[in-house]
Formats: sequence, C-alpha cells, structure tokens
Amino acid sequence: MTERRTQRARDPQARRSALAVASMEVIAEAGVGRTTHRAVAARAGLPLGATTYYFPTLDDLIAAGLRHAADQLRTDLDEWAQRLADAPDMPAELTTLTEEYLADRQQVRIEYELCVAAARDAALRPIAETWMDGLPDILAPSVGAAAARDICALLDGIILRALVTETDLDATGLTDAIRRLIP
Amino acid sequence: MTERRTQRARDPQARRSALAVASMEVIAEAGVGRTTHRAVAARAGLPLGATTYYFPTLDDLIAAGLRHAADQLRTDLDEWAQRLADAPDMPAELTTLTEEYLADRQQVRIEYELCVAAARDAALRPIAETWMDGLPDILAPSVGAAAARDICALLDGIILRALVTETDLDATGLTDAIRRLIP
DNA sequence: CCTCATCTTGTACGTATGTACAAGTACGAT
DNA sequence: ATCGTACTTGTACATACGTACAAGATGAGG
Repeated sequence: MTERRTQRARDPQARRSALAVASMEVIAEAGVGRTTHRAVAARAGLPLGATTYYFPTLDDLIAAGLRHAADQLRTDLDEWAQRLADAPDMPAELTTLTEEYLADRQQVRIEYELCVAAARDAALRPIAETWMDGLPDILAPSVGAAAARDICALLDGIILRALVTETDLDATGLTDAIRRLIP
Repeated sequence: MTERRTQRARDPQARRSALAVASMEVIAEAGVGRTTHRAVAARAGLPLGATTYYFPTLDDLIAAGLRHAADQLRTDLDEWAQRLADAPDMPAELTTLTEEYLADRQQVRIEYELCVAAARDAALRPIAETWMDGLPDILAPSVGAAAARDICALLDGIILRALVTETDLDATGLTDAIRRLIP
C-alpha cells in the first residue's frame, strides 16, 4: 500500500542552475517583490525543499536569479562587440542590435527590475554594475569613455520608454542621435 | 470599565489623500511588490479597515500611490518649464535641474518603480505615460519633438545609472551631451 | 558489502497577508 | 429630535508565506 516513490536522479549542479533560471523567470513575470520560494520551485519542477537547500534564504534565491540574468546578458554582449567591430556603420548597427534586444521584452524587463532592486538594496549593486558597465566597456575604445557613457544612457532611456509604451522604436531617429553623441 | 474611545474627526477627503501619500512612501521604500495594506495603514496612522474602505483592492491602493507620485512630479515640472524658459543657457539649466532632482533619491526611486510596474501591468501604463511625456512636452516647442525625446531618454538613462551606482553625475559632460542632441 | 556524507522530499509551524464584515459613530436632512 | 446614510474601526478567516527539519534515498570510498 504505502508505495515509496523513488527520488529523482542526483545532479546538484543542474538543480542549482535550474533554480537560478526559474528564479529569473519568476522575477521577470512577477517582479522581485513578488518572487517566492514556492513559485520558483514550481517553475523549476522541483519540491519546495530544494530551494532552501541550495539557497538558504529568499534573498539568495533572488540574487541568483538576477545574477543569472546579468551573466546571460554579458554573454550576449560578446556578440554585440563582434558585430559592432565588423559593422561598416557602427551607429546603425547599434540601433539594429537594440531593436533585436527589444524583441524579448521578458529579458529586457528583468534588467530594469535588477536596476530598481539594486537602487534599493546595496547588496545587489555589484550585479547591476556588472550589467551597466558591459556596453560602455565595449564602446569606449572606439568613441571614448564619455561618449560611450552618454550613448548607453540614451539607449537605456529609449529602451525604458519602449518598455513602458509598448511601442517600437524610431530606428532612423535613434541612429541619428547616436551619431550626434560621438565626438 | 469598557471605556468607549471616540472616533476621530471625519474628513474622508483628507484620509483618501493621506493613504495615497502613505502608499507612495511605502512603495518608495519597499517596492510595489512588497507594499501591503497594513504597511500603508501604519504609515498613515490609520486603522487597517480604512485602506479597504477607500481602496477596495490592493491594486487600487498601489495605483493611488503611483498616481500621487506622478501628479507630484507633474507639479514639479511646471517649475522646470518656468526655469528652462527663463534660463540663458538651456542645456546647463537642464543639467542643474537634473542634479536637484537627483538629490531626493526616494522620489527618484519611485518614478522608476512606476516604470517597471507599468512594463508589467498594462493598467498602470496611462499613469507612467503621463509621467514620461511631461518633460518631452516641455522641451518639444524649443528643440523639436525628436530632440526632446532623445534628450529625455538621455536624462532617464543618466539618472538610472546615478541611482544604481549612487554616484553624482558629471555635470559638464551631461550639458555637453544635451547640447549635441539639439539640432 | 557496509558506511557515511550528501542530497532529496514532505511536512510542520508561526507569522503575515488580502479581504470581508458587523457593530458602532457622526452628522446632514427632515 | 430622528433618521438614514456615510464613515470608522476592530476583528475574523482562509490562504500564502519563509524557514526549519526529520526521515529517507543515493552513491562514492572503504
């Protein structure tokens, strides 16, 4: 009668990262403030206990999700660097990359979620800064540190607006603005 | 023994706005996702029941807080419009205004909280758009719609960075960047 | 084979939450 | 003065939460 279900195969490393991914997804959908152990566990298809085993506290679980998102973007940026270096018209290519980036709103949302969370919680600041410095570091060699910072700020603002209004961005206008910011 | 405490003086309108203010403050401190009836009631010095009487659901209470913040900024913008119109050097004045705006991080934080919340919840979008269109509407007559949009995006991005890194902004660099974006 | 550290899982507990509601109070209209 | 509506407040309840933990399962090393 009391049939014993067998445990699943062991793979701690896979579980850890499955939880990080699930945490990231829940944050993107519900926001940092409404992210819970149970939602993440359900999303990952794991029992509740698994979350507290790998991440002692909820803050750890959330930080893992945000870190995963930041790392993922960092990987994307390698492709950005490549394409920007190869492009004949850098501002136009940057606009195209931004358009492609905006296609996945879920992904974009979580980056801004990270910023707002970091603005409130200093512990998250290193993660957020890693993200924020990614693109400026790529642009700085070719346009200078100041212009790199300004261009990124412009993009961040444009993306934020697109996120809120759910509209597409004005590609030619953006390319033009980027061009103006280059010394 | 059973001494009856008298109710407080009635002033529904004052209560409504006290709750909206308290809601705004709690959102700024804890974030939209961690805002609760009880926290808002405590902050307003009112009993729990008052929150549900004036705002049937939690979403209503939060929306009221965000709307209050947006309205407050809208009022600030009237002063911006005045000072920008009077200033001999518009870009420099805009930089100064931004610096002053950044002095109250609490206030700034809630604006971005509003954006992120609006990106997730379409019901908040009108409130966020009211905020986002405020400054562009002021700048457009003098620099054109496109430049107004770009300058605001630049400012939004610069402010976001300052919020995350807790650093002051580079005033001369910002003024220069604004100047570049004007046709 | 046994052992034991590591991992898995279900359950438990105290607390906080959103919302409902009944009982009471104030106050303008009559 | 009374009446009725609008407002106030404390309490109640079902649910969801973070975290703790005991009991089992696994598999590498002896």
